[in-house]
Amino acid sequence: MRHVAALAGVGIKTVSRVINDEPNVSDATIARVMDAAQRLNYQPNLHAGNLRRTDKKTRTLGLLVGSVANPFAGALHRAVEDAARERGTAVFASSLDDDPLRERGMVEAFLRRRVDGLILTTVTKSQGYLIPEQERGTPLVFVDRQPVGIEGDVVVSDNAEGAATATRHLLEYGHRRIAYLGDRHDIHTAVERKRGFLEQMASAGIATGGIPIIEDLHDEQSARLALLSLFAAENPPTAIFSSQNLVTIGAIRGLRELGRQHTTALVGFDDFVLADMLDPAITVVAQNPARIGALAAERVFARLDGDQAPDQTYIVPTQLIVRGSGEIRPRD
Amino acid sequence: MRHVAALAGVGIKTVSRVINDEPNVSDATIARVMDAAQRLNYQPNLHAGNLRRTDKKTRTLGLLVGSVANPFAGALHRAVEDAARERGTAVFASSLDDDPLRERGMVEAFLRRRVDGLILTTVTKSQGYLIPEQERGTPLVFVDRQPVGIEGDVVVSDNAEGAATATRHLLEYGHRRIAYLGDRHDIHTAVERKRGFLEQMASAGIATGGIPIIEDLHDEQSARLALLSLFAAENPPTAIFSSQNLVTIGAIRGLRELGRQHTTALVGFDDFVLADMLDPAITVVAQNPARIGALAAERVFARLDGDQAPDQTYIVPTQLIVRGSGEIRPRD
DNA sequence: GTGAAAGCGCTAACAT
DNA sequence: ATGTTAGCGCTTTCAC
Repeated sequence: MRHVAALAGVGIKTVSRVINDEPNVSDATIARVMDAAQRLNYQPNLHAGNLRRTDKKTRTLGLLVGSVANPFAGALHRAVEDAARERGTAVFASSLDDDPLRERGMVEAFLRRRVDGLILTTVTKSQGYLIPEQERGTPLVFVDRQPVGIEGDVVVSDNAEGAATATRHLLEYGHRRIAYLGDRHDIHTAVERKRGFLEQMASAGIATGGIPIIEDLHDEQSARLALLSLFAAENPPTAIFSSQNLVTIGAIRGLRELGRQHTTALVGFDDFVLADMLDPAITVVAQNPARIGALAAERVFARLDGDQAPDQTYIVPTQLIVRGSGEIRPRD
Repeated sequence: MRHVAALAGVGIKTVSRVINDEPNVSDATIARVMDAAQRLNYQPNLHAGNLRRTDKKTRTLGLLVGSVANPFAGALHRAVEDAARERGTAVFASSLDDDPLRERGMVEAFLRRRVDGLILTTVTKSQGYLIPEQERGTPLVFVDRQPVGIEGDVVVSDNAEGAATATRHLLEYGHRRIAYLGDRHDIHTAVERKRGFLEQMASAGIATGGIPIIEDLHDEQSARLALLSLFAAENPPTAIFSSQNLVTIGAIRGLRELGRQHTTALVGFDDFVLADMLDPAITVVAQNPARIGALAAERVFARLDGDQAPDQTYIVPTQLIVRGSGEIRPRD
C-alpha cells in the first residue's frame, strides 16, 4: 500500500480510502490510485486491516462436519458457502471423522485464524470448552447434533418425527414385526431416530421388548451382516427400518443375497443418489441438508448482525419419499 | 498477549516464546505463562503474527472446485484437507459452478486472505490473470483442467487413455456402432475424452464421420433426451460411451424407458455410488479424485518447501471396472 | 479532499 | 533465560 501511495503520489490514507470505497476522494485521485494499484499488482492484505479495524471481522467462517467427502456434508457445505458468499465471507471446512481430538484441534486452528463464527457438527462428549469463545462474542451454531454443556443455536433434522413417519408407513402396510438397524447408539441423531421408531411401535401396541434391534452399525459391511443375522434367527422380520444411509445400503445388499428384496419391506432414513433406480426402488425419509446449511448460516449472520434473541433450536422437516421398497406387504 | 504477560509477570516476548514453543524458557516460566494464558482464555492471533513473521506463511490453502456438493470434488477436497492438516494448514473451499466471474472473485478473496497456495479447477477462458501472483511466489496447482495462458503444475485424470480403454472394451465385445454422449465440448476433460474415443474408433478402422456424437449434455435430463433421440433415428447404436457421471445416469434412464438396458452396451466415464447395484450393473472407467487431491496438495507443499523443479503435468490413471453393462454383445 | 501520527497483536533483532 | 524496541500493513483519529 505504501508503494501504491508513492507511485500515485498520494498519502497512504488516500489509497486506503480508494481500496475501501470510502467517500471524500476526488475522481481524478481515485483513477490515479487504481492505476497505480493495477501496475503494482497490489492486493490488499485483509489481515493487516483487521488488526486495526474496529469491527474485527475477518469475513471468514469455520465449518466442521463428519467428512467433506460425504454427500450430506457436501450439500450442507454448499448451502453455507452460498450464504457466505453473499456476505463476502470465505468458508474454512474441516472433516472430523468422529474424532474428538480433531474437533478440538480444528476449532483451535480456526479460532487462531479469527473466524467470525463457527458452524459445527460436534463429536466431542461436551462442548463446554467453547464457552469462553462464545462469551467473547463468536456465534456458534450446532448442526445435526444437540450440544452438551453449552447453549447455542441448533439446527437439526426432525429425526424422531421422520423415524416415526417411516415406522407408521410400515405399520400401515400391515407390518407388525419390524426390525431396527441403527448406527452408533451414542450420537444424537441415532438416539432420536430410535426413539421415534420405538414410540411409534409402542403406539401401535407392539411390545417393544420383542423388537429386533441391532445398533452400532458403522458401515455397509456391518449392516449387511446384521441383516443376515436377522434372517438367520427365529421369527425374522417382515420389514426393516434402517436409520442411516450406509446402513440402508448394507441392508439392501443383505436382502439381495437372501433373495428377499422383493418380499421384505424396507424404509431408510436419509435419501441417497439412485435410490429410485434400484429394484425395488427404495422408500426413504429424506433429510434436507441444504436447508440445514442455509438456516445455520442465516443464524450465524443474524448473530453477527447483532441479533440478541434467545438461543433457539430449528427443526428441519424430513420427507417420506415413496418408491416401492416400503410398500411391500407382509406375506400372510 | 500483553495481558498474559502482565498476569504471568513476564515480558511479552517470553509469552511469544512459550506460545511458539521456542527454546530458552525455564520450565517454571513456561508453567506460569501457560497458566496465565489458560485463565485469560488467550487465543493467539495467527494473522497478527504473520504480519511480522519472516516466512509470511498463513498456513492456509485455497481450493476451487465445480461444487463442493459433488462427489468428485468432495473426495478431492478431503484428500487435500488430509494433507493440509498434517502441515497445520487450514483449507478454504469454494464452488465455482462454471462461472468465470466467481473464479475471479474467489481467487481475489483468497489472495486478500493471503493463502499460501491455490489448488484450482479453472473455469475461466484464460488464467493469465494469475501470473502476477505466481511471480510473487504463490504456488498454483491446476487440477482436472489444463491451464491456459499460464504455466504451473497440473494434475489430471488420464482422460484420453481412459476413454480409449472404454472404447476398446466395447469394440472387443463386438460393437462397431458406438455412440458418444458428451458434456460441454469446451472443457478440457471432455475434449480429451472425446479424443480418446475417436482415436480408438479410428484405430479400429471405423469411419469417424458416421459415428453418432451428441455433446453439450449438462444434466441427466438432456442426456436422457439425447439417448432417446439416438434410438429414434435410423441405424441406432449397439453401444454407448457416456463421458461423464450425470450423462451416464441420464443415458441409463433413457435406456430403461426404451426397455433396452439389457440389450445395449454402456460404459460410463467416472464411477458413481451404487453403480454396482443397478440392473445391469454399470461398467465404468473410474477416476481417482482422492489421488488427484493428494498429488495436488503434495505439489503445493513441495513448492512451499522450495522445490524449484520445472512445472509438471501429473496424469492419474483411470481404471476400467467391469460390472455388466459394458459386456453386453450386439444382437446379431 | 487529503495526510500525518498512533497503534492493532504480534515477531525479529537485538540487548541484557 | 528474559526483556526492549522497532515495525509488519493496515485503519483510526484528528489535523489541515
